[in-house]
Amino acid sequence: MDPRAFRLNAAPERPGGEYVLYWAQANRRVEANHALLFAAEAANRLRLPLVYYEFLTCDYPQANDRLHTFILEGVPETARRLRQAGVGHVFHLRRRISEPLDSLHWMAGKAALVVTDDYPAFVARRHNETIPSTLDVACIAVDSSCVVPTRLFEKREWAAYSIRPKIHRLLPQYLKPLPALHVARRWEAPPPPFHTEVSENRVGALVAECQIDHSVAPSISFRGGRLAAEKRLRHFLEHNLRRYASERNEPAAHATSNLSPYLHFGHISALEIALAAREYAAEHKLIADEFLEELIVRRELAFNFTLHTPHYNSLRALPEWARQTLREHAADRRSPCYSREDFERARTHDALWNATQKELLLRGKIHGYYRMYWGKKVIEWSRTAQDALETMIYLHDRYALDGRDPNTYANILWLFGLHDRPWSERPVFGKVRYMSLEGMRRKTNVDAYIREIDHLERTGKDPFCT
DNA sequence: ATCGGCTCGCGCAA
DNA sequence: TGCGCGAAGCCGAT
Repeated sequence: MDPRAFRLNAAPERPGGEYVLYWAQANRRVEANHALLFAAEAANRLRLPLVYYEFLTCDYPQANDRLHTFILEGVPETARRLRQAGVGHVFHLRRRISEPLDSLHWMAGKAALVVTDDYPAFVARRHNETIPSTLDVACIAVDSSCVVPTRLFEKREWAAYSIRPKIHRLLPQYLKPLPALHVARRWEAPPPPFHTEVSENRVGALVAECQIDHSVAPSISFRGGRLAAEKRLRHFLEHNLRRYASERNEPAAHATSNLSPYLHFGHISALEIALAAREYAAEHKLIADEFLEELIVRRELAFNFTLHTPHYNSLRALPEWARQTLREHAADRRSPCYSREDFERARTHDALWNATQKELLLRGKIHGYYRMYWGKKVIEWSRTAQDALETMIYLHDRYALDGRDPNTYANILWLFGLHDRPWSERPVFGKVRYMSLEGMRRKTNVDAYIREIDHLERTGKDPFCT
């Protein structure tokens, strides 16, 4: 059995099914998609056409214009590439909460087999835990997110050092290009009545029709979709890979890939990025090790963490030393102490912190290095650790294009000690690692970053993050 | 500017 | 059983 494939129910394949269904949840792309390829292989074996089905509902937590726009921007290119490959494309935009139609059961009712994404967080995790038992057809989840199939690691890893050698041992086997998508039988039937055709110039109008929170504007910096992802990757390889190791922790230098939004929605895969980085590095005599470490080892440590942790978004998921030290400092005085609204509106005494929060509000992500500072300060200035956690998850759910991801939860809990070690004791944090404004000033150009974010705020344009 | 201590527990060698 | 060392640091001594 394919180590990426995981059976979600005990129902058999449906004899007389009209197609094999791929339900895209977390990996909304045609290229380098293990789950789609798995479904295509099954379709060819059963001599059936293949249908790629995706939906966008309006009732997931914090559904808003920013997230909807990014997802919808990806749909037209997906549709084009599927049409070219002879694969059916069905997109259901559920505009109103009251809309009763259950398009998934409608689609699954005619399918010989349902294949979906194995994804350990947010709504996809809940879907995969609850929906397959309500289907009367075999349902299989396939991991297309990780380079090394995440279920090969059967227990929760302690830290990066414990999973790193295991991943490196398996990379020769898995860091390889995938075959092209090929279906023997083309999909010819008309789309079902609930299908919505999306064109680039209709995205805004469709978003406006949805019963979602219209108060969070789309990102001023990131446009969704495959073409935007490919452009970002190209730009990263040509301009940033060579300086990634030395400048990745200097936010004003813009040496990072900015691919996390596309990775989160699956518009591009870690496998494709890793292969492209390795190839570019070989051609140009560069070292891509530091980038691949973050892209593969740390990202897949986060997947390992969420997969093996029932409460992956809770302080209960922390190692015992961290839980205990936070308990011991629960009554420490917080000064200053801010509310969720203070944080959300970037109203603190700290100009760097406010700039990081404004970056989240405007761009929809925070530079990885400053995101640590952002989070450490939310802990320092919140009434309790639990409040801090809830504030950070809320802000990521609502504003971050790379939120709701295994990386998000692992990164947020890292701020409380996950995958880290104890350090010398101090107020509020106990033995959890502390970060200071002085440290940021010492190591990064804080003023250049503040000026940059100020420019974004004044102009609503982002000439820096290209 | 640079260095060591802080402090826990996993993973592995012995 | 003992030892080395870890996802991004801080602080005080030199």
